[in-house]
Amino acid sequence: MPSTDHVPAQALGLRARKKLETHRALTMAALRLVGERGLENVTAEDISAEAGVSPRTFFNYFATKEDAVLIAYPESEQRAEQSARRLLEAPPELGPMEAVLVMITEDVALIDENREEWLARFAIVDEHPALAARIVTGQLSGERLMIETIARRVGMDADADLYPALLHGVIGAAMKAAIKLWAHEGGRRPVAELIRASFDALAAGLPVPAATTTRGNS
Amino acid sequence: MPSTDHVPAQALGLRARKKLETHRALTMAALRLVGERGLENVTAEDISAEAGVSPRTFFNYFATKEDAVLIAYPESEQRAEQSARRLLEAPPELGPMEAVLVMITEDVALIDENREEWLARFAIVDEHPALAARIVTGQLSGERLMIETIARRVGMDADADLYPALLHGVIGAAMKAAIKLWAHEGGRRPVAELIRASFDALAAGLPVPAATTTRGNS
DNA sequence: TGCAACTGTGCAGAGACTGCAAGATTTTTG
DNA sequence: CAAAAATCTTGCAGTCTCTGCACAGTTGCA
Repeated sequence: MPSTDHVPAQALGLRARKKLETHRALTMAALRLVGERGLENVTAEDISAEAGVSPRTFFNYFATKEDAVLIAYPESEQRAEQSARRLLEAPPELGPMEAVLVMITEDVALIDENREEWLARFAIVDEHPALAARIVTGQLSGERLMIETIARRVGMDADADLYPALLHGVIGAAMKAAIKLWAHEGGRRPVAELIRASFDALAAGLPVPAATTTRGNS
Repeated sequence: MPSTDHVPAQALGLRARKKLETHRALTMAALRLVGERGLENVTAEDISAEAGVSPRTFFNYFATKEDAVLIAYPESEQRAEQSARRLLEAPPELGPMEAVLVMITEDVALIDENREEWLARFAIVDEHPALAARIVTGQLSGERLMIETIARRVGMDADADLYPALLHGVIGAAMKAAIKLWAHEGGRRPVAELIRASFDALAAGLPVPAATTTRGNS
């Protein structure tokens, strides 16, 4: 979202700017070191040193070592609320899936804009499946909030109805599969295109083989 | 699956039987303690003490503290391979989703058979979303292997085609949503029924609101 | 300028998890 | 059946993640 990239640096004030810089330095350091040595051969201390801050500061920015790799932008909590709001405000005539598509388009564009960074990130995620769950579905994106928002949009109960949780999970799966393919292709096609392909497959009821493939096939 | 519950205890030998007992003692201890105090207020040492083994032994059985709550049965690795085999051996005329349904039916039955235990487990998972991902989708079920198996069954490439990873993720989401509802209902309906409802919704292309709800509605 | 609000850092400490080697048990073998 | 092989349990030492706390340095603002 805009708050980091689109806002002119000067509008932020020195303090906020420094914070962004430190966050960035840490994620970049994490990305590089982990990319080279693997997650288990890099300590939080290594990353801190590489970024030029104390280990204690590292944990002021990230709750876990993994987060340094996964969280590309700060303010992830507010981000979840913004997303929820955007989902509710999407044109009422849109079905839930279309509304979600609208909601995520903005965020997904950032991936294409920083291709190298995200390719590095997903390369790491690919080698550590434990991270994959966390990045799309996990609490990073505010699972609970998102399910409730979906429920409200379609007028259902987040707990007593199957649909809201099902849709939320399915959307996460679609994004995960799309992004995995995006990375496998080296980021040649825009992410949004692949996500749309996933959503189309979903809307069509997951038709069997060749019809879904976005190219000819093997 | 059969290997633990269905095999007469005497056919296992003393050593194997003791191992099963210890595993069971640990998971039950973990389930109870964590259920009472919450995951963060229970240490691996607590669980070990409760189960009557040394802390070191705890980590001989589980790689992480969380696994003690999540892994209901041992041999999880072989289990993944068995599932893969079952998926390939399912009647060829079945579509992928039906084949998966057949594959998981057997495992899912165990949930209904041990309702209380699984309700306790899911109650914990519900409070710790980080666990949710791991239990269905994560490496616990051999993500990579499963995607490749799906790919083989439909004659596609696990990496270059969208479908296999998409189907795998979507199935995981369907199971997760179904089980969440199952737990919310206190296990009144058989899990298989709810999973079937999820799969039906998927096959129908995630039709919007009221049609999916498995009851009337709110 | 001077105070209030942050941010960075060191320190101490709890807890997760691992490798190693000794001791106890079970299974296998001859 | 007894000795050897295979396994399992455990204690120990040690690394690493992550947290609370207190203090020092900066930045924002009146």
